[in-house]
Amino acid sequence: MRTPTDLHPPGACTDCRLRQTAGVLPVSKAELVRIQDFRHGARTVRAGGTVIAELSDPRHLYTLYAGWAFRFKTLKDGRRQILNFLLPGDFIGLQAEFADAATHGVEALTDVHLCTFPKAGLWNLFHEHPKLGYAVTWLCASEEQLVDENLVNVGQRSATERIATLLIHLSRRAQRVGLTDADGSFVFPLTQQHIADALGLSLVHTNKTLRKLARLGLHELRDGRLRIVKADALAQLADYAARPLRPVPLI
Amino acid sequence: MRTPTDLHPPGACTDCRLRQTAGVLPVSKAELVRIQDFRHGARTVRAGGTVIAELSDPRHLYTLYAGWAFRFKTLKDGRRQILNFLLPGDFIGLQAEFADAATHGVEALTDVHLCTFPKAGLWNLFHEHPKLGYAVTWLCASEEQLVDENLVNVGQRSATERIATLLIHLSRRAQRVGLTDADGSFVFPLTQQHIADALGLSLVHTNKTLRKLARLGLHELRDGRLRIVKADALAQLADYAARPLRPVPLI
DNA sequence: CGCATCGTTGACTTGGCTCAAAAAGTGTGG
DNA sequence: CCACACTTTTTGAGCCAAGTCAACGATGCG
Repeated sequence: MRTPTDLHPPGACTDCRLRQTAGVLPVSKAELVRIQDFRHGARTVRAGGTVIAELSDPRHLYTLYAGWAFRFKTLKDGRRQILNFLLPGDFIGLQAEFADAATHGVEALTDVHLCTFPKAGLWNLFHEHPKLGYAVTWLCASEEQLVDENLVNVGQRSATERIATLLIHLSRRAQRVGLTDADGSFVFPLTQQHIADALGLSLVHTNKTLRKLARLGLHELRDGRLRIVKADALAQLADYAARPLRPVPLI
Repeated sequence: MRTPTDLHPPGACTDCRLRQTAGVLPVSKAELVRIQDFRHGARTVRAGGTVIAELSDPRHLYTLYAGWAFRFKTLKDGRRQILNFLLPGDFIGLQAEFADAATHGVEALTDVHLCTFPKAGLWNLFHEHPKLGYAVTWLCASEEQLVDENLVNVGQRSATERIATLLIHLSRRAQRVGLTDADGSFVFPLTQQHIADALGLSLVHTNKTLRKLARLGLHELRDGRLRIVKADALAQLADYAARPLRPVPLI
């Protein structure tokens, strides 16, 4: 059991828990100071709460420090598409920086702790520490890759394949940021409605497909935790190419 | 009729035809020199040819100077998803810069003329001219927005809505870079197979849906040119929010 | 206990897919 | 100019994966 203090960003970036995980690129002392300087404060959003409202003009950028969230777009008639899920270390709010208003919303799946950065400071960051600007671009390109993958998933794969892909993918991302237990299980905060909205499926069909996979013993979803039981079978089902995850920069 | 020389990038970036169009942000003289310096040469790819092969490790970045192209991903069994279409001014190859290998391919729809930049020079660009690095990030974020929109389209909308959205969207993008005639028509190089692959529809259903829209008099597609006839009706069909297109940077 | 959210299941319908084949371009070489 | 091969567009017929509608359990909270 984690103590609550684990989840709040520390005052000093040098104490950042995320930076101690394996998948994060090391930064120089000077860069770390600059990041700390760019940082504005912290913010907490309750599960289900709004991090960035659709169509708003947010004043902040964020790094997700702890918890899960997702980016989404809503149509006039209420249909909602989840674009991608956000895990600790992900940078939030870049698109909005380059558009008049947020073209998508961001919502917390669990209680979420964020480091906040003033939007106006981004250009300065690029100016004074181009390397960190480069890192921001990197993060942006990575996020685009997530969306690319989700698009292939939704556009080309069957319901079964889509769900298999999503489960594997989230499991790998969770593992990367150290959210998984020894047995490979991890807290899985999505409802079936979230899965449906991310994959372009109806709620009912999502449920039936999930049950089918569970009956086949490919995964277990109990007490809000997911455990991938037969990773290889799932991967085969999904035509999932397990590319090694590269270390990423962290702002 | 354009003369062929129009289509080839000029030797000097100061003569760049694209930079004279309305939708492009102005740059300082120094920046233009820096861009020229970053530029490595030019390249032409025939219609149907490969700009970047899937899984390859491309050595170049590109700006699309003239012609149409698209980004795509292919599954093992041959299913293909078109991620987004590329029009003049679009920057190509960023994702590959931050991954081991190109996670997607880029193919020319028409004959295509590209400005080439050495991949290795990108970091220098950020370093020496942070403003241009900022512009690159901007372009990256814009492309992500394109993919976001396509994902909403594919995930949530019906076939009719998807096609209506695509037609309007491409028409607006074409207009922005000055590809449309006085009557609003423009060269439309996509086959129905391309549309199908972009929207996650079968070829047959794509054809039937297109015919339906044409019979309703919403658009005309003849001699390889598209003309949107009833833009408002199409937009309503698609729940298309016509956000004004902002000026973009050009590298 | 009552209300709300989430998961589960069955019955029925349908939008979009597959198969098949013809018609209409497009380009090439003789 | 025609013959031929190839690609692209069209159309019809039948089917199925996934959607809709409806209902019921389970769980949790004030």
